Amino acid sequence: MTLSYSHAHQQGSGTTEVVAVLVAITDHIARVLTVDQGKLLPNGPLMPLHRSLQAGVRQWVEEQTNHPLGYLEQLYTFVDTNRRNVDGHALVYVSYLGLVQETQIPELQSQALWQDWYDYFPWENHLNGMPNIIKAFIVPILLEWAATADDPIVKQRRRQRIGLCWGLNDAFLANDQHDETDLTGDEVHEGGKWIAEHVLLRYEMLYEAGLIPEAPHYPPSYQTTALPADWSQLIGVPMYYDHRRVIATAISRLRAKIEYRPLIFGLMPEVFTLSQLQQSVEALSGIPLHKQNFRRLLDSQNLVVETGESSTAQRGRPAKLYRFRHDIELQSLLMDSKLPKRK
Amino acid sequence: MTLSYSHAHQQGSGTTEVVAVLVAITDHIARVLTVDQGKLLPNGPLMPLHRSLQAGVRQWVEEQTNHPLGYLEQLYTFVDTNRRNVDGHALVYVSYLGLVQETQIPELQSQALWQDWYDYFPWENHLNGMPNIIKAFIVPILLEWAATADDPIVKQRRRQRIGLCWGLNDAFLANDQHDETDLTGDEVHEGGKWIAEHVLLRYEMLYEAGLIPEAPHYPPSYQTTALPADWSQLIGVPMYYDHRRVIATAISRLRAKIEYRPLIFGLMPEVFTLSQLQQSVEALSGIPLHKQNFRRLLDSQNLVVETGESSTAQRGRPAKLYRFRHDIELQSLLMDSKLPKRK
DNA sequence: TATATTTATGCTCATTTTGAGTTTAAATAA
DNA sequence: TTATTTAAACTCAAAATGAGCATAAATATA
Repeated sequence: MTLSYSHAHQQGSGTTEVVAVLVAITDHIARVLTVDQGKLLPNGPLMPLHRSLQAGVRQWVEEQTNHPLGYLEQLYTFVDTNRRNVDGHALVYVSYLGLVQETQIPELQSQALWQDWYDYFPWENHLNGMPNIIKAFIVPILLEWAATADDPIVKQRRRQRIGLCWGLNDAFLANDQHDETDLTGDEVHEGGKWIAEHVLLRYEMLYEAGLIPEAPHYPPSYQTTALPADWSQLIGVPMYYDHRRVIATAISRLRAKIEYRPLIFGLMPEVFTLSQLQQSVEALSGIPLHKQNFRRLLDSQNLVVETGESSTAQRGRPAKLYRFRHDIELQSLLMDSKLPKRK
Repeated sequence: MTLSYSHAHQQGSGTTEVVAVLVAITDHIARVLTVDQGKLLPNGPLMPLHRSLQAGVRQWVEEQTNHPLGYLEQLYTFVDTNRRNVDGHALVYVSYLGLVQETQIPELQSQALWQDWYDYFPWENHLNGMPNIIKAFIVPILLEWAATADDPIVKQRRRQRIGLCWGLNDAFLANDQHDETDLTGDEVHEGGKWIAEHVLLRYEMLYEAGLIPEAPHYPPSYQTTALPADWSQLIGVPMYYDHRRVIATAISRLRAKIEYRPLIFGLMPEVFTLSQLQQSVEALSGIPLHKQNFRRLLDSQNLVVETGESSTAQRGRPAKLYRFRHDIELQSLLMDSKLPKRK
């Protein structure tokens, strides 16, 4: 039995589905498990035999990935009024975030695919500085969108939201010249600060402005200059229904929670170096971290212990190997335990 | 038309309900709106005419309270396999947290009642120090519960969980004498620290140990000494279904979020003194705050402005009146803005 | 009226946390 | 042998935090 897709199975009397965002890190890249050529998240109907929502998610997902899930947490519940059952009740779907260990990724069903999550959100990867698309296209177009508001208060608030969401200072917003040619790699973070966990706010702003293919107002008509021909490439891979929003919700939650809970546990192999650990956190947050401070925070929290071994590094000094302290798993779920700020 | 209760209306083809935890602060006491003599939260079925979950909540709640809701956020989605529709599908209920301004509380429907939320969670109010029930009964009984575990690792982890959940140091847990008579008001916080937002973890531990009347294993049989005769009084007012757990979820969310988002906005009247503001935050968090640091943090964030007026205080120096800056509502929703730590 | 009490508010100070370096060590590549 | 790369220890200034003292302006009471 293979995983059913909501668009493929007949709506019966049930009105509830579960949708899973499974995250794994391979080759230092954060990935989500998709089906249907990357256009859908794994999902399935909640059935009378399921004793809980978690049980429903685990059943559908384990059928799909052939191995048990570790960490699983509820994200958000959506209603899709476009999909209704025979009695006219709208479809309710409950989304979950699941973490999968890199080493435990088994053979997948043919239609399942691990996708780089930045394929869906190109503007969220700041590991090599702020992507050009933000200042070259996104913010200028959003400012035009803000200008279409009739109410001057709404207009001002939109401009403010843009600055806060996209980490820009007021000077940039006031300036009408948004030429990308004068941007060097170093000064792109000028002014305001990029807040990694605001993934969902940024996605919803793009959606509201009609810049996302899934949005009902896409493509927008308010810009003075036309969108580039390859806009649908630049703005990331679209998905069916609101599944891209579900991923945005998952990334937001993960980026926010990793700041104060060691969720990274669930994504690492048994043994790892501190650099690998840092790279995994960076893959999630999308911003580079300060190595020394990362380590200081780590050992102030006593989360890991040396194995005594060293890694056979490709180059450079060999790194000590570590593993998580399994005796404090429960404690770590309870205690606040922060990870360091950006570099 | 009055609000329907899930236990009162016939389950038809729908399987989705909404449940609301409405919070208001009156007389410096945090309260939740209940129906059915305080045994239920307001709730109602999601109907085909509802265009979203929020719309469903707003419709049911506004019908109930006769006035529009302000802030509303989704909490968590539960499944109740004991309640099923005609086709055997389990009931799914989506819970919401809503904030109501003190001054806007209108006449209520007869069956609706604002209840002090600590009536349901007596152990959560630490405004006058840690309640005696914790060290006198809760922790000793929980330690007996931990001892019933066969696996020594499980036993050790339970003891650890108890210490972390209830803010106790290891010494207390190791000590077998848990006599409440040697506790003075000042030294009750000894050792570990009480983490206000762990409301749900504490409730779930009590539930797991069978100490909550709603739990299937209540009353527990493992204790060496019998529960006091008035235990069901001491452990708080029970509710139907899992509605007490829903309130615990709401308090957890509110206490956690108020640390970095100015949600208190939604609970205050138009004009207030800084002491009133502090008392409101304390009512939510259940712990006293340091007045001077509370104010330092407030004005470092520029959340409020003086009105120019002063309050006619009962006694003492009159306090300046303030109001929230309405021009930064959106910013405040985006920006991290913390409130101060405990006294 | 004088004094104690209460509440509000401004200010200080030591400690901790944070952000951002520099320096030294141990391996490989050329 | 020398340059390059990665690891890891250490330093330092700035900011945030926790806790207290001092002063101001009202009311309650002797």
